[in-house]
Amino acid sequence: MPTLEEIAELTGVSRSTVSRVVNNDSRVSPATREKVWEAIQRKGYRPNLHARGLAAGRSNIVAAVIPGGISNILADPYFGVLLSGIASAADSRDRYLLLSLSDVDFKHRVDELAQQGAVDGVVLSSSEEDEPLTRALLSSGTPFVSVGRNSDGRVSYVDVDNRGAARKITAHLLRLGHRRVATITGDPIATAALDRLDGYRDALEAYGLPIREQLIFEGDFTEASGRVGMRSLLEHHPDAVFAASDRMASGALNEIRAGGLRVPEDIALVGFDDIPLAAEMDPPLTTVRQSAKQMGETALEMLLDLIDDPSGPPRRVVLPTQLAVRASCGSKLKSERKE
Amino acid sequence: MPTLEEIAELTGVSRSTVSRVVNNDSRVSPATREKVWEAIQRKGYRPNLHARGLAAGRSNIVAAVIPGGISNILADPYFGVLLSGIASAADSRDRYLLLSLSDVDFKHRVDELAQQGAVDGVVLSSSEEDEPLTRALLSSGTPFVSVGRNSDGRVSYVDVDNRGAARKITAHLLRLGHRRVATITGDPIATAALDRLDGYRDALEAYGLPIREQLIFEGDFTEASGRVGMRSLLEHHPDAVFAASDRMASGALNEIRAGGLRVPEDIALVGFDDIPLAAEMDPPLTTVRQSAKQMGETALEMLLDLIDDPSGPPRRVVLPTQLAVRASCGSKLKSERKE
DNA sequence: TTGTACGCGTTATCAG
DNA sequence: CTGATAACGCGTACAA
Repeated sequence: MPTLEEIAELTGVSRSTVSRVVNNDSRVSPATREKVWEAIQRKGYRPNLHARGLAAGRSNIVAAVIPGGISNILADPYFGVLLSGIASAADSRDRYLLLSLSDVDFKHRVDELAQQGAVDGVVLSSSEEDEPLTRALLSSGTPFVSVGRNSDGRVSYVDVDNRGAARKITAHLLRLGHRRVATITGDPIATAALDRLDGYRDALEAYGLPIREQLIFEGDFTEASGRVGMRSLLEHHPDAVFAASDRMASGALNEIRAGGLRVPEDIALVGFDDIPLAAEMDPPLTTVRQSAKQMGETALEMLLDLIDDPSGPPRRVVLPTQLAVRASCGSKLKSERKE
Repeated sequence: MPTLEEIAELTGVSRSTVSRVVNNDSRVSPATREKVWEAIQRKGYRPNLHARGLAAGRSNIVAAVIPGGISNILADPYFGVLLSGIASAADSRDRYLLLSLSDVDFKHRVDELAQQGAVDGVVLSSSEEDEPLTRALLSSGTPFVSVGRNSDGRVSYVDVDNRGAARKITAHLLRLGHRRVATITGDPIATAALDRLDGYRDALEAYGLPIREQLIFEGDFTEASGRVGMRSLLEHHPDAVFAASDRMASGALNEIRAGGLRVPEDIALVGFDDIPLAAEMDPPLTTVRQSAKQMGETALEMLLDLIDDPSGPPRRVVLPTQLAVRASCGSKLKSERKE
């Protein structure tokens, strides 16, 4: 594959000029620009990633970092979709994406990447509040954006309004007349889980209802924990359940059935995420629609902005959610066409 | 962050010596090796990725490439798990992973990566038989491993025995006495889909049964196509259905229910993949267990071998599958504990 | 507007 | 066993 030098010889100009053309430097005459471009196209020249990284200190590589017991976590469609959002945005902005999933020596590897200048920035899908990674990234000065709220005032993040959405969907259950509304929470290590629980509490309080600890089960977002949680909850006879993830809702549904009860007649059930499965469940699951893809895209765009201009205050973006009202909550107020 | 030079000064040796220590070159005395290591540890030195890539022509970066309408495809847990396999293997072998998901200008970007020497090799999760990417990679000489069988004799791949597994699970239905066994296939653009269909045919032929075209519906692996396919199939009164993916099986199940029929009493149902959902379905789904994670790991290991020694014949690895017999096929022959 | 010259951090070759 | 020194391919002051 050709190098700058070869293109230069070929067109009778210097390396610098070719470099300028490649980088869209304004200081080059239309005539030579034209000529050089032609040669570049013809020879299929592409600048070498490493050479560029070395010389300019920028590599056009950004890293996506997803910590946590990966093995299981990637089975969640959420992360796949999030990743596809990040990837497609990176692609359309002409950046390469470096993926970090492992746990071994995680912190070490990440700031190795950062400090070396191997990557220009990092999208961190951190689900944990107290993330050593965050501190490492912060102190290394590497531009990064967190997917999911972070309480540290210095970090830029994109998130959805978990609390507000949880409040809304819980309020929806209350509006339908349910009074013993239980919840199965996500892993409390995740900010999103805590926020959704807060939203649940908000709704109950707004209706003047007591918060009953027996009606709150601490899950971890997985289907299995939904089942276990529901089994435990059934002893306290809830008339509705807000599961903090669709996967947990699915597990809960099975358990309700196993107990000989019906959804929504005996127990109303709602979830969170609107994964593809939700609309396919029987009955279709009422849930909160959030776009992981859009989160990924947004995070990447924010990161590129941050890289361009690292100064200024941290950016925070909160993406909207929608209530997807289906049959599982027993509502007749709205309906939704299956897509 | 320190450079080679700084470590050299610090220990009173030359860059070359430090470089040798870093790269485990044998030609360095134990004494200096010791001394240099100490300094490296103390200063937290890490070799610069780009400099190394430039000088050595190897970057320790491998690319994972997943073509196809990503947006939807990544919602399939299969790819997430596959990716986690690739990623964790890359990590434990101390390689970085570059992720390519987009479709725009795909071929262009990939061989840009390859030809530049930006990456040392590529893991290609190609689901398409006639992949321009394959040809591009082949002609560029970039080491690569395909996840999924490839008919081109020159390409190394890892796959599972789709045909054999499909034959086994179909035969299982036959053994249980079903005679009108239908199938919903995957997207025929995927080799795996074709292989599974062949396996289905094999089983029927082994039982001396005719292949009825009305009992074959061409799906595309998605839940939606499972639903649509089942709706169409119901008109021909199958007594059993082999869906080429668990997601399609899930869709089919809903449709069977919607038709007022029961699984397995009226129609036996089996799938393929053993995604987490399978064991949670009601009834639990009989399916073929394949380990996407292991495929990913294996692919990466093969790739590293190939990079080390690009000569020699292509490597092919076929991973085993297991039948996971649950309730959806009505079998009482075996049982399986839910994990 | 264009060219020159230097440096980015490593690896590799070649002397010593 | 160790140390100069030349690439690797590109960006970028600086000069012209």
